[in-house]
Amino acid sequence: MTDKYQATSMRDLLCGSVDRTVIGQRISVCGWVAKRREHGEHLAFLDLRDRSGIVQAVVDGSVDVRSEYVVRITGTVSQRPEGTLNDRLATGEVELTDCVVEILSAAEPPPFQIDERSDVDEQVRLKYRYIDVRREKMQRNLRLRATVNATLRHAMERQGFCEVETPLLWAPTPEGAREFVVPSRLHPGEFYVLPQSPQIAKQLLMVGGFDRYFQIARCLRDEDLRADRQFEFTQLDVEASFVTQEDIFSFVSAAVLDAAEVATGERPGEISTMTWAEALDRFGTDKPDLRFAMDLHDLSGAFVTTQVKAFSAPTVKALRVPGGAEFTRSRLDTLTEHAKGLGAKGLAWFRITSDGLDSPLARFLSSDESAAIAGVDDAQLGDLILVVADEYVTACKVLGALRLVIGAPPVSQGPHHYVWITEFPLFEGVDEDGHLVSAHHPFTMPHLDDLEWIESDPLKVRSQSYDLVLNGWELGSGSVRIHRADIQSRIFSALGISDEEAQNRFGFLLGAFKYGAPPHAGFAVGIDRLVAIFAGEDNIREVIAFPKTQSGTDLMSGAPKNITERQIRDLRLKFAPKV
RNA sequence: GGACCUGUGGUGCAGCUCGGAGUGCACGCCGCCCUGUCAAGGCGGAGGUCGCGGGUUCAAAUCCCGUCAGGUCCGCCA
Repeated sequence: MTDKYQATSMRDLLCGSVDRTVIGQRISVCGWVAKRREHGEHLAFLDLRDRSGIVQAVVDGSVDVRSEYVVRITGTVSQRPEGTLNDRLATGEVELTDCVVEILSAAEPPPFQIDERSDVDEQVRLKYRYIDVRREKMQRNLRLRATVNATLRHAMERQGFCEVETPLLWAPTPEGAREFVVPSRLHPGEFYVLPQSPQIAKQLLMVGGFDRYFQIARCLRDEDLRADRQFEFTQLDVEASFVTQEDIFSFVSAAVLDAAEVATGERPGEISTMTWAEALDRFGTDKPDLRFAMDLHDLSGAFVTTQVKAFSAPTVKALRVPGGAEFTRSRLDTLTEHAKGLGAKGLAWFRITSDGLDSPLARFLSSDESAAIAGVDDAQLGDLILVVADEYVTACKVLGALRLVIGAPPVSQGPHHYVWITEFPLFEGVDEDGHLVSAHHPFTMPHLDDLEWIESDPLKVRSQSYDLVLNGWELGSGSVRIHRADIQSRIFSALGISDEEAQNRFGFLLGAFKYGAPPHAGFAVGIDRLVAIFAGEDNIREVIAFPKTQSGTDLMSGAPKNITERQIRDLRLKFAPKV
């Protein structure tokens, strides 16, 4: 149990913990002046703020302190006079009287107000992040993150996992995400890279006999940033030996559900599973948001012999929008543009009215086709049916995206709905050179029932890889790894990676596997995203102390910046002219 | 690499469609008044390269072109 008062040589308790239980005591508190309310020469109220909250001090008006001055106030905790209690303040029953105010640091007025009411542009917040994080919301978010970290760590230790730190300076493995590169001073012309994840390191630890490893690990990827993606992010990285997929689900579920319970006060039920194929078919995505229904429905059967050109496609899928018949024409046009932007040839819409289907296409449909559309998902009067006819995957993905645009509640609303997505395809397609591309990474174990198709029908091969999805966000992914040399070499061969190339890229891992590789599997949970959802934030920057902008700059430090001539010389770098 | 949105005193916004004096609102800041406030109140005041550059025009915050910065998304993220 943490010391409630957090006393130090300079203070006796935190501002927010000054309450009735200490009435009558002479105490000192330290903090920032949140607000000053003057009433003439001999009365003023100071609101003193620290990370725990605010307490009111009654002081002589002659004290010259301004907003954000850092002060130490020594006063007597007193019951507030009748009629002056403030029930909006946790400390509103008491106040400090007979105060002595020591100015520890004067302060200029801050560039923006530190209260929850003012909505400040993120550009300004990021430039003065050290002021921004004084705000209650940022304090809450970053402390929530610390609590989640501690809970995850404790859950892994409880399950017998050993935390091992792995290097930040690692060897390039040109595969997957673009790596950040670090030039070597002692070996000019050669480079380290910062790890995209500790993937290979943790597999080596399995060979090394650490049969339950975890790490709260920083990962770095030099890819474009998004609301849910920064250059550097933090994962609960997990790997275990002599396990199956189900064991991994059990370990990771325990940790994530512990964190959820601590963060939300409520322990979610057991996490359900859904295959990748089902997720795509029902929700048009591999990361379904299950907070709301609106499943996709397949109408292909009703349109096999259609005369309507727009519906002559391998797949015809439909989405029912409850109450959507009142969408305006311009809203429907916007949705149509959105669908086209995602690769659809068009978007057909049908309003369910008392006079039947209302749509520009309605008069072209056969009665069977009309009936199929009107019957989608038990459609009711006032609903809207959206239809996309295309290749299967396109039809699913386009309607899946529209489903989110139309139906998804804000991040901060609705229940937390976790789901494991299983049986991803092993290969996600073919690159320009005609080589297969791994969906996860080349060490992912194929589904044992599908081994026979690796050569004959590789795109049909399912893998033993899996994602954890929360409210439409991919929280993390993992897989059972290949520990058998014969299977690994068939996979490399399917990927068009020669023995020589495999040795060159992953030689030290493959070499290690010769010396006794246990069957193993792992997972990594994105902590930034997890905490963001717990905090009700739709942007991970809100749970990161010092995040970068979308263009990868740090508005506070000015990074990235030039280095000195001396540094350039030491590293023996030279620069190509700008193109 | 691409699409879209935003940029106006310290902060947040309005003004921009239909060009006419840096016009307005709220907060903050500074000064004065005020002995129970807590989004304190009253009076007064300071504070501007309308992101930047170019163009159109008698005249540009406003229209056009370019550019920079921030954001959302597509591509990218094994």
